[in-house]
Amino acid sequence: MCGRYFRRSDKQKIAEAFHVKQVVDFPLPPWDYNVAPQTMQPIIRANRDTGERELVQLRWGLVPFSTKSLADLKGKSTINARAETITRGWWAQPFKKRRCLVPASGFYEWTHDDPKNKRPFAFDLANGKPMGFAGLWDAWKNPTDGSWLQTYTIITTDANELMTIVKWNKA
DNA sequence: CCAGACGTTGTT
DNA sequence: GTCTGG
DNA sequence: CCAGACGTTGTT
DNA sequence: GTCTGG
Repeated sequence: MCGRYFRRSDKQKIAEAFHVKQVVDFPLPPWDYNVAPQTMQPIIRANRDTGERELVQLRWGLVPFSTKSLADLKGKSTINARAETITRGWWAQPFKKRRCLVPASGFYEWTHDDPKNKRPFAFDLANGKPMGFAGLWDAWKNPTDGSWLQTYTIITTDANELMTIVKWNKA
């Protein structure tokens, strides 16, 4: 679940909906109907110093702190973490100390019945309100150049009654 | 998650 | 960092 | 003990 | 088939 999602709220609306105290200055389109892994996206986390909620930009696809080389992640996917496993392994540290909220309006799922005819379906909250995926984030220092990379993952769980197939409003 | 690329030599 | 397999 | 992995989805 | 970029 959740390899791609969409966002209808701008920074202002996100800040209001999630009671954000500090909004970092980065450009953000008022909507994005194709939020893809490996791109920079807004997330909400506790500020390191004040503990207050801040809206910042991180890259989707968690690179664990202990990663020695990005090549180690080749062939693995860290865009999602199962709720059942986040207390162990790579996720343990982020789960303890680095949780976040990922503002969104809904997400996509694809049918694979016919491989030649993949079809996307969109889901959002039945009440149409902004939603926040539960997420984890981490910071990784690139040993090559010493730069820091901050990333996040979205926690997945079973299908439930909160989500419904999107009824797109016409104009 | 999907879509699209996936190579080399040697030239300007 | 932490867990598993050997 | 050390070495090496550490993931997800969805399909068969 | 598998990897990368978005």
